Amino acid sequence: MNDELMTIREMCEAFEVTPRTLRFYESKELLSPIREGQKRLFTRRDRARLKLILRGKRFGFSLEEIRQLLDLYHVGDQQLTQYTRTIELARKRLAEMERQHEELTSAISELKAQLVEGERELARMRKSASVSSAA
Amino acid sequence: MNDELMTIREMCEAFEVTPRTLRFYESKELLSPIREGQKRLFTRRDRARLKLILRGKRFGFSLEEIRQLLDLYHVGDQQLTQYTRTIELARKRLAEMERQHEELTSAISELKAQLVEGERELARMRKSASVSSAA
DNA sequence: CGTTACATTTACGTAAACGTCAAGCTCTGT
DNA sequence: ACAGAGCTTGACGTTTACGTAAATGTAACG
Repeated sequence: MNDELMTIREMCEAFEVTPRTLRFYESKELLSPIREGQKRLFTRRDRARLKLILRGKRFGFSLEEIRQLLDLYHVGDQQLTQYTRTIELARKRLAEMERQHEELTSAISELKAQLVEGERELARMRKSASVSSAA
Repeated sequence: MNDELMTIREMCEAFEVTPRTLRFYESKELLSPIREGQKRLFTRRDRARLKLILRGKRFGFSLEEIRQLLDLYHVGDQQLTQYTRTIELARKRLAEMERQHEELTSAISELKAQLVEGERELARMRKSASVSSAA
């Protein structure tokens, strides 16, 4: 209800995930909702993180990788060396993403080529079918 | 040795897979090498199929999807409708891949932006560190 | 006060695609 | 004949990201 705090149910609807997922992410320290009694209340920070988590997942990052990358987004009182390591990690991920990107690019053009050939074959099949039905 | 028949070891080297993988694919009915005694001998047909399997995997098809596609391909020489369906499936997959590609593209630029900011932050941290050590 | 409706924790289950033993054939070389 | 290499078939292990069920708690409704 509140703009500031959301229940688990509200979160689920807003982000199209299950409660199990949110609890699971909490157990993995990706989220850290506050507790009112034993119920969870998700903050704006949790929502921001969840958004990033889901985006990370869409292109194949593991939750563990995402957890490490999330540190990049909340850099208040980090130690310098720690922060440097985080940035290095992000660079590695970026390199991997770019590799994936290239692979995907070539896979797409390969598949496109296959499709063109497949359609040509299909045309041949139709043609011979119509010939034999005309005979 | 023979161009016609290959042992499991030769197959592994030729395609850069492990024996376990080939046996696994056989158990999933993706391959069906002939047996000489208890050893496997892979035919030209197996090689063609394996090539398709590996390509399918690069496109992101699951083994189960690949199995179905191979089956359709097998019968599909005669059946026009099934071949059409195969092509439809490939088109869907292509669309999905293109969506992934776009997401990856934007994710990359986002991460790059984050890195730029992260490095700026890092510079600030170093600066304040040197100031405080100078004080 | 009882029922209904969610919430919670704990813990085992699942699917994909193999990896990794274990234990036993079989062929080769010496 | 014996060692070693390589092949075989189970069968259990691994990882990731949750699903699902059981037992229990809590809060509001009527």
